[in-house]
Amino acid sequence: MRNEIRRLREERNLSQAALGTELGVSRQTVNSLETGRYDPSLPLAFALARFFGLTIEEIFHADDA
Amino acid sequence: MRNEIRRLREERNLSQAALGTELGVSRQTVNSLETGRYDPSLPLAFALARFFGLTIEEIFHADDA
DNA sequence: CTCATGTGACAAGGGTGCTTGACATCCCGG
DNA sequence: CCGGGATGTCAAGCACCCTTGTCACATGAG
Repeated sequence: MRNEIRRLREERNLSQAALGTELGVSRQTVNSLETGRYDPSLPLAFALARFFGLTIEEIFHADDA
Repeated sequence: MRNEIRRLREERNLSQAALGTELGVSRQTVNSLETGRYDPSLPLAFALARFFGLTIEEIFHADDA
């Protein structure tokens, strides 16, 4: 699962910590999502989509499957 | 997170076990999603959307947040 | 009745998502 | 030089996702 979180965050001039605050998660969680350590839960994916005003499909892309 | 999995599955006349096979998960996982025991991971949500030919947003609905 | 199918639920275990706390590096401002 | 914001990463801990295996119950076919 690739994602566009870093690009979308930087477009809005937010730090990882600031985005975490907006989403209600820690800065380490934002960093982990951006660096591909793991995928977000479905509720967090919805929170990201709502925050950026996009669909989940516009933010996340299945690598293969 | 409410979801439309049961309705979509029954429209296609599939058992929980058969849907599980299609998605690559166990029948207990399908049952747990339908009965609201927990939300799927993001990859499984994508698998469901792809299988049903819908977007994640059409299958899952945030209760509130 | 007997058997298969479909569903609901539980337990234990492994892997993942998310937390706080900490340490290191880099870059920029003073 | 020194301090602070921003990022990357690790460790420990808790909760959740998903597994296999199991038990129970309902229904319909033979």
